[in-house]
Amino acid sequence: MGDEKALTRRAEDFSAWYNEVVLRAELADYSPVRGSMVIRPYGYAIWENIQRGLDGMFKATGHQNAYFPLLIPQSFLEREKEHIEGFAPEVAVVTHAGGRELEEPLVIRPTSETIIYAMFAKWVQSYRDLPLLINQWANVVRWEMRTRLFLRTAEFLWQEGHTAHATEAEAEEEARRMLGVYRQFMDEWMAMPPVLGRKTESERFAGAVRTYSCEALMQDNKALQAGTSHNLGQNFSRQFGLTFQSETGTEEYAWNTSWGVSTRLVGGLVMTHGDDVGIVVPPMLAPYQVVIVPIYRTDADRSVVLEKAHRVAALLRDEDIRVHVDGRDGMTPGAKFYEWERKGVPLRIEIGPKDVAQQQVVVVLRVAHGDVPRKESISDTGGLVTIPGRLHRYQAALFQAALERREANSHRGVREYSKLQELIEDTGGFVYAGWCGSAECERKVKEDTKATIRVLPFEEFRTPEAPDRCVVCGGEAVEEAVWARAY
RNA sequence: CGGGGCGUGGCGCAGUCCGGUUAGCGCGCCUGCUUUGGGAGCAGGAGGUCGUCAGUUCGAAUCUGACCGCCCCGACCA
Repeated sequence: MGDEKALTRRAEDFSAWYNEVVLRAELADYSPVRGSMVIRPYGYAIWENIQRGLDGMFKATGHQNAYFPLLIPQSFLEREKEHIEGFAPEVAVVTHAGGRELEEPLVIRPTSETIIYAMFAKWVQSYRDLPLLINQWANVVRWEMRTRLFLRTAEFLWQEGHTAHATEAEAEEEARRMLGVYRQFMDEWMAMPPVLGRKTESERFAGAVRTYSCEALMQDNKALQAGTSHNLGQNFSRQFGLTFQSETGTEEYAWNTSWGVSTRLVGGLVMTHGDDVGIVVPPMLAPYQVVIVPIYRTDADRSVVLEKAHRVAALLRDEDIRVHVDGRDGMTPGAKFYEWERKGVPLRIEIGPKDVAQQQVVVVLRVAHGDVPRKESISDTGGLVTIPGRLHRYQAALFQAALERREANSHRGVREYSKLQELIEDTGGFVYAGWCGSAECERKVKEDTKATIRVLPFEEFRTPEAPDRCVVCGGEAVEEAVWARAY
């Protein structure tokens, strides 16, 4: 790969394209440990921006960060029956430490419900202690059979929110609120508009009463579960003795929620916006929103061009734009253009002797949308102030393009099973159709097409005319379902 | 775990079928000069126990056996 200049095209082999793009944009690299990856500085910078955005939103909704241990007593995991059944196959266990066998094995957290609710039980006595709204940024380990950079790795980074409430209604409200926070983040920061809804029983989180999900549609028309939020009911509070004394003096079990997004979002970003040149990063998440490439021939040109480049950079920094001057010598401008395009930088500014003489700069967008020219010259005086607006419009255009792609690949009102099969096999995308609510019909579709019900969509995503028949068995439809193959 | 592919300088590969003595090529890297508005050119240079172990042979990157690892496709999952 290293030297081959052209990337595999998406249409040719999407999966090969994805791997090449991730490696060549220097987002991540394979590590010596099977199934785990190294997140490189450029990829980590994107993750840091994701963290920054979400963290602000969590705090604005009243949550606080804390940190719980990586190692959990095995017995904790085993207390909630469904939970251990769901996670047992993929849990890594520490059996030895300090040179001898441990009395009780410790599991490396695949998720932290058990240890967190055990601690909540110590901290909560009264209804006055509720709600307890905690988030943690952490790593977790799930020993998956098959791994893919960012999308599924043995160890990954995420955030997991865990809350305790006095009433069922409050917990339900919280679970839905945080799903909404995810949606807002995916729309506004990632320009990756998801479809929201509830998971079916078979796709529900192990130990939850209800699971809600944000499902995004990738460019290969496969769905990506981008964020989930769970109403845990009292399943964990009962197992860990998380009780409180109510206003009327009775002892009650608390109601819990948990919700999370992971470094998988970076993979979603790649597969939502990337093209045959490389990744495309929305300005809100871009490590560099603007990269300035100086162009010069002589030493005299070099000093005046670099001087201007740094002056422009300083000006943009005053506007809170993340800007980088690529002053590397011995690399031609063309090579720099390709590199930053591969890395998805939203806006490039070229400054050469001509631009110094004419008091202008050349601005080039990573991707042109609509009538906006990809490349234009703008003046030093009136032009540079337009850059924040240009980035803003670019962000909006990426969102619009992703939304249009999602809708163009959403097939509504599918009534015949053969049509559903044909759509899944041939074109992919989200297939909206009626469902009778039976696990058998769900399983049949999975066996026949590998597609699953991604969500039972919330009202705003539903087709105006509700389906009356189950697309599989023809029985009465109780809900509209969104089917797709998924990552 | 089933199927497929692959382990050779930092990266990508050729050489392996048909063993033969200095193991090649491209990219990258280092030095110098010329270059620089879409992946620069020339010259010189550094860098390799050919995945591991055992065997066959006068001789193994090449043949045999075992093992290890990685990637891709599937079943399971954020």
